[in-house]
Amino acid sequence: MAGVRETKKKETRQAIMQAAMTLFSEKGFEQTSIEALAKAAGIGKGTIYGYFQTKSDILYAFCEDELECLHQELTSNADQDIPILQQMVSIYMAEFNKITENREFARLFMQQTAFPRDVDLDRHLEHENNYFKLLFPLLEKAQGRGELRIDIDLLYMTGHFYGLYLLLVSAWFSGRVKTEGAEMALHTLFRQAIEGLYPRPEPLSNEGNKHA
Amino acid sequence: MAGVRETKKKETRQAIMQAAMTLFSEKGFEQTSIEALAKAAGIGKGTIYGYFQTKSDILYAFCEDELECLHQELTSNADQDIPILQQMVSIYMAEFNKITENREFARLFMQQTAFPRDVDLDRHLEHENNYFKLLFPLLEKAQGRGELRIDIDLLYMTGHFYGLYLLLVSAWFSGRVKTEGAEMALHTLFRQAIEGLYPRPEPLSNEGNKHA
DNA sequence: GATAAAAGTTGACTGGAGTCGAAAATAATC
DNA sequence: GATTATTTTCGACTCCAGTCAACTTTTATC
Repeated sequence: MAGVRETKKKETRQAIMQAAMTLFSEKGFEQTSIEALAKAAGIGKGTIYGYFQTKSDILYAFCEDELECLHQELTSNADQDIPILQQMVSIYMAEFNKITENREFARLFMQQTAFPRDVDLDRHLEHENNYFKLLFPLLEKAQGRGELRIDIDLLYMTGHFYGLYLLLVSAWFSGRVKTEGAEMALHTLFRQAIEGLYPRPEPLSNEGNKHA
Repeated sequence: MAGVRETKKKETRQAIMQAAMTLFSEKGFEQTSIEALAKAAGIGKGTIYGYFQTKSDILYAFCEDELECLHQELTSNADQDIPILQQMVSIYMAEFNKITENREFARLFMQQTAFPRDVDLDRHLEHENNYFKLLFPLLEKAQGRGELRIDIDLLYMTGHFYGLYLLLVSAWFSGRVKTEGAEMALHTLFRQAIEGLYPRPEPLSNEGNKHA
């Protein structure tokens, strides 16, 4: 009966995550102790550390899962032929809306994502690569349509958009951007990125540059 | 003899910072306990909490001081008439080089700066405003010279550059950008921002766009 | 300069994150 | 199915950030 362990491991991991989300949401991350968490999951305190390295890791794993889900949806539903500006705004707004559902979660997740600990680098890079797999095809198609320059490395291209997304989230935390204003702000930033900060001799075609 | 207190307060604060920097650098932030820190500073443990709210705060205050210094220098030394691209690269590279001197410090500082706790918002906003006071005049001058669009809010303009700076630091943590390659990467990103991601009918004047 | 009020200092104490070695559960080997 | 090896679980334990009520020093008032 080989495999009892594997089954149990998955069950236990799930139980921890489940209990964590319930308690974290109810009482907050800081206010939930690992001991309480263990009790709620029906296991011993030490066991948790066989599944997660730190308390934050539990939250981080949860957020990662949620975003993974979101990306699946986005990939399948996306219309790859609308203007790239709209596509990018949609993708990052989906992420923004998901992430900002809970301020405390968002903070820990973003801190960890943008400036990861060295121990988490491998996991982090894998996560980033999933991102690229989602974005690269869209950007390439847009390049093919003549919407984006072809002399820019796709890594720099995605980086450019991601950097502006980081800014948006940062501005949300500092209160400069409210949830209601986020989409407009992001749209403005992305349009700026595409049009450039340098004055153009002639205005761009407006295709895809109008905010919905 | 009014003022004994104020003098002492400054001395004590300085003593804490001094001891902190020595110990944090020697043994690392995590490996230095508040108790050891207090001992080194020649005061009681509880006293530290009269000066700083948390352990991280001590480090953060130190970093902020250093950067404040750096900005003073930059402001006085800067040549406001060279191309804006070069100015921006200089300013942010100065910050980058300072910040990345110590990886552990950098991580805590950036996490706190980009995604601050709510308790620290006031201090954070003040810090940001100092930034604006440094950057706005430079950008305005550049607008005057016709190097930047005048139809973009300066807040969005600085935000744009700052977002790309965040990206650079994030990429440095993930190992995608090495210290040696940072300046080139930032230069590329900023040039992209200025030129735009959309293909131009005609190439821009090269003024200020060549990497040194 | 005696007294009262305010500000600052202190270390014993609390609560919780993370460790560790012993014990239990599972798998492998005969 | 008995025995050995390996993996997993466990909670008592350690360590430390942060609190707090008693205490000390400074300032204000007369």
